[in-house]
Amino acid sequence: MHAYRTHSCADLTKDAVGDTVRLSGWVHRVRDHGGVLFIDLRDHYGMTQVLCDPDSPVFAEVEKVRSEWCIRIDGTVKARDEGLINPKIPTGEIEVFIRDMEVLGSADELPLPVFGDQEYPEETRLKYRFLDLRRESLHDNITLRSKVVQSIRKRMWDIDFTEFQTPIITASSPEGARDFLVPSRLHPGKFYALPQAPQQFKQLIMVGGFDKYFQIAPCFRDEDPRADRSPTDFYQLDLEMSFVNQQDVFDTIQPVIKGLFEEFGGGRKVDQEWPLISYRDAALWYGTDKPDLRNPIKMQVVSEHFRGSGFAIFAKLLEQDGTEIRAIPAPGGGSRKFCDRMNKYAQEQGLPGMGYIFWRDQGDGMEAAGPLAKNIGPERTEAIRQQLGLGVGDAAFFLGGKPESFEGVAGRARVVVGEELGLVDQDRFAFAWIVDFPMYEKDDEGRIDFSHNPFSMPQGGMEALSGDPLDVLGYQYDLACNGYELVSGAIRNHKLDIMYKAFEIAGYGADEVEKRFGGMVNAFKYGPPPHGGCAAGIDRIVMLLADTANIREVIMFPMNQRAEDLMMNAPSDPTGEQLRELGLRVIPQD
RNA sequence: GCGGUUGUAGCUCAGAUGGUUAGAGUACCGGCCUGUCACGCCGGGGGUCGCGGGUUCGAGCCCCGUCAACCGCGCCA
Repeated sequence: MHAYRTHSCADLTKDAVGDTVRLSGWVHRVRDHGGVLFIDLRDHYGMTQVLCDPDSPVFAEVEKVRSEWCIRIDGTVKARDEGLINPKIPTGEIEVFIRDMEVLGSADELPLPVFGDQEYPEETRLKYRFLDLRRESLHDNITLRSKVVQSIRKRMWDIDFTEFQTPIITASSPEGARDFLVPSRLHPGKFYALPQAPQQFKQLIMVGGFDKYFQIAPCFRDEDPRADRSPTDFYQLDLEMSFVNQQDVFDTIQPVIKGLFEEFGGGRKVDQEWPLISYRDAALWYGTDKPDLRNPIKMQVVSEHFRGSGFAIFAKLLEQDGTEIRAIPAPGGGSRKFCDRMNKYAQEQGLPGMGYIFWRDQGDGMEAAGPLAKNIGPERTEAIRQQLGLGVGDAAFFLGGKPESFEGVAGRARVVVGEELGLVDQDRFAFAWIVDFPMYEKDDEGRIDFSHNPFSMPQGGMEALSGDPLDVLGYQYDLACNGYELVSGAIRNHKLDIMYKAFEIAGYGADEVEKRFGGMVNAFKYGPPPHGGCAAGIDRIVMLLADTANIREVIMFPMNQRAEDLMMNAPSDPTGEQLRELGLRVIPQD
């Protein structure tokens, strides 16, 4: 007999009644009735009830086991009587009478119960991640992740992509984020960097004559985390193709993503139409470049209704260049209570407030209420109502200023309004390609800089770069799903002259380009093919499929909010010997 | 770096307005129990109320500071 098991804890059925079997697993739950004692024995596959009474030679030892001990038992499979069948588990028709038992690993009092689905503080969960991983929901999430990755590989192989691995210890490849640096022992004072993405490598793979590449690639970025953003490292489905335009990339990746969501989405609706929305429109309509299209609210410009109106704040504002008034329609939000709550929300987000109008039934007809309506008068109020297509029981919120100053808050307010009014279909995956990203933006000091990564081909090529940089759009695109950015990509700039010009506009000389991207620049001198691709966030895809808002729920061993690994105790102090070898000295902090 | 929320038993939480010995469930230890599947019943141990200072006759509760966790902003595809 095998040292540990003849069956898993999910294997046994009525067919095995009478057999002598050996099972190993964890003690999920003990029910000790004195004369008879039940244990739910659990492993990765399932659960089997094993039992013991004084007829068993090991009864005394079995009485001592506690939750989460790892044990091996030998026993006889018994059919359960009709009334004792447990329909909740697949092995519920049988049980195993224990004749021998071995403790493989005992357990201290648990800091984190495995049984049950109670919520626990993340600090505890992260420190005892190995226990948390035994719990059903996290165990299922991580298993789902494996299945998703398996399915991704199969789907990519099926459309003739080839998978390659690219270096982890490599050169700094500035893409905007902060690098993780790795000191070089052989070259004291010099540093490797962990790749923020295999960006340059995959472009070099195209120059290397491979056509369709993909990789489940780890990416490293030294930035602060968010609920949907892991600090330190995360995984992407990275892909690149030669001789393609933007639509070719969409046509390639869209069926893969759609297929994944249909396969693992648990029956939730998957939108078949994925609209293309320009970055500019997304900012106006949704206040973000990763809109949640399950929320039907679309913002609109309503400046003209306020220009020269009796609402002095907006009327004055509009006298300044580049200002706008935008409205967030809120169908069904027509109550003072709701409007006040949203106004308070805007104030908490750092705005002076959010004006509103709501329409209510006043017996003999509709009445527009709220301070704004009184200030601008009935004609303007009615014109606004008609533009927004609202009626009795609806409301609208108004924000004004330079769009970049309030767009973000407006977008968040749109989300809150949609959620509070129950306008968001929770059982749906809504996708949209966000396209036509601007190549450049002004930074805080008013200088022109790349707004995304600098490797994208500008629309219009060299010619476009001779006009106003802020008008230049790139063949750069994102895929948004339910308010998350799932995919990001571009048609790359493979023409050296355009690349030098693009960098020049952002203030980087040719020498700088050669210094920072020398490898790629050199490669582009030798017949680079036109190419493009994208990268899809694996963690975020699994997060959506697992229906969780926290990325740590789908990562096996995540960091905490301060980029610490509480289980492994990282980061930690190096030894003096390590520092000496690397030629490093640590400067004490304050 | 900034803002918000939270911090009480191993774990999850309750502790109106400041008031006597800080509670419950669960876990743990002991006892009883031969059909449970969140088994049940009886008993027990377990607390620097995150930490420091202050106000007060008296602080888990009020004030100031500080630390930590999470969420958000900045940052970041």
